[in-house]
Amino acid sequence: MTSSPNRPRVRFAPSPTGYLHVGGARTALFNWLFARHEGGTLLLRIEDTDVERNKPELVDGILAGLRWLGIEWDEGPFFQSQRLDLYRQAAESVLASGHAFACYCKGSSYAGGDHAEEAEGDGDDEGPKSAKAAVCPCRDFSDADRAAREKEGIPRAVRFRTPRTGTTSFEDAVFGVREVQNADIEDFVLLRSNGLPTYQLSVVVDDIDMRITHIIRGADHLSNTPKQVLIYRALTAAPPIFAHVPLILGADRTRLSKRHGATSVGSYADEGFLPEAFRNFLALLGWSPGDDSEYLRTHELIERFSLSGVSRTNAIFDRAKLEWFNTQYLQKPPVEELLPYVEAELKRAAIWDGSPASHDAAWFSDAVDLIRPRTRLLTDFSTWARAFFTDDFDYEKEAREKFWKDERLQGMLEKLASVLEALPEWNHDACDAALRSLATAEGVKAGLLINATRVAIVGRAVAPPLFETMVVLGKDRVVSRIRRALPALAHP
RNA sequence: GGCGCUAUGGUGCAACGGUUAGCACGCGGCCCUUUCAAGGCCGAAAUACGGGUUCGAUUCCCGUUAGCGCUACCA
Repeated sequence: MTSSPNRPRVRFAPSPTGYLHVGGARTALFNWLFARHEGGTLLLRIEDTDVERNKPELVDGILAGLRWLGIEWDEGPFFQSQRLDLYRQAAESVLASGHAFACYCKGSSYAGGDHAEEAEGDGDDEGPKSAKAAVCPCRDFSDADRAAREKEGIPRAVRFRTPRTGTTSFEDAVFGVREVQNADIEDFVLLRSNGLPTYQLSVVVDDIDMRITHIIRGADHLSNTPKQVLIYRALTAAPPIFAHVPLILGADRTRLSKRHGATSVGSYADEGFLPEAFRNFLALLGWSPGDDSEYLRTHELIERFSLSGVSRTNAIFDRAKLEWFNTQYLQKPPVEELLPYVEAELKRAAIWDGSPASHDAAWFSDAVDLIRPRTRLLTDFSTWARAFFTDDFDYEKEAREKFWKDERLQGMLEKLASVLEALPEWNHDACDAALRSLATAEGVKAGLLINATRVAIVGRAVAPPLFETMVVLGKDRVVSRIRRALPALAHP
């Protein structure tokens, strides 16, 4: 838990105004990969200073999303709502040093006024259509001006006294050195008139207090970073290294939102995506290892992650590619890694009662291994592959129409059941030989029987190869299922 | 409106002054075949536009355009 002095300390700082969305998840992932790669520390901080939009109950969902993703934090979660004194003290300190001033403008928090318009409406020496950022008129108030307003009981906010001249610069690990004109930065609020800090203040105070060394966050914060650098200076603290990562957009190139369908991490968990597949996909959205590698298991992601590989262009979330990654993780890793996920899925679908005794471990592994080459989502195990785990399944309409057309099938499958039942050995080749010789005797192609039988024993047209399926299902089940299908065969 | 960032096939990334502009997803075709996948092979598909700089620009500079971000007493 305690990190050595020069180990990086990073943080993921979501705001509980919504669920954990893919953009936030990607930011969290980059922070986590960076921390693990560098042997550093990841902290979790909940930025809940907006009392109106903040929904405490959402915090659990965010934590659950991170856990599902396999992102573990080393410290926290810390809640900004429990550290308000710290921010007030900082605001007073900045006020005392002259880097901030008391503002008595009408704030939207209690009146709906617009500060910027008010400042412009004065039409002062700045020129008619000034391109410069708004300068608050309160910044030049005399002691008497302030005293008068205090006496009137006008709520006081604290604004930063942004320099009118000069520039502010900082270094960004992905965007390089940034420099902005101070004249383009408005006199932004540090402490609201209700005593709560704004994001700009609390984020800086906390990052200083928590000794954060690298701030890895969405590029939507790039434009506000100069303000934060100004606060660091006012607080006589050295700014950390910034690393802004490009945003993730929807297919229409606008910011990802509910309109784009599933955007919460939880919905992907529910749909049957594997966390590692999701991580692999997300990691490659805005980051590249530098070569053509695509399938990168998590330990490889950690080994290869570097801020220098982060791109500067916004990326579009491509669900098709996510699905491809999921198939990779469903099919490539050792089957043992998949078993817990399949068990959870079967349990969720009420196909498996969860008792260890209800299915033999070796058999279960074989079944999963046979099914997985055809899966795209974890839920496939409880949908089309259902018949592997329960006798309670039905015959898919399309399958019946496609493979049960021939009216001779009923008689042939009746014979097949008997032949199979009489088999002394139950294995792939024996089943294969039995079925093929029956086909020959009946004068039909083996495919006719194979396809019809597949539908009879698993209810689906799309399923694993027949003889492997027979072996996994076992003789008793295969024979009884064929016989059970006989009546239905007459009425495809 | 102002300020800023970005710009390689439909999508995600490579190429960080010199390549027939590479890989992956997706798409089309072929092979394999016991349905369907997987897999293998092949194919279509890109440097936004205009100026520079340079022997040489995807790459460096400027402009245009477009997209995105910020411009809140949201984060």
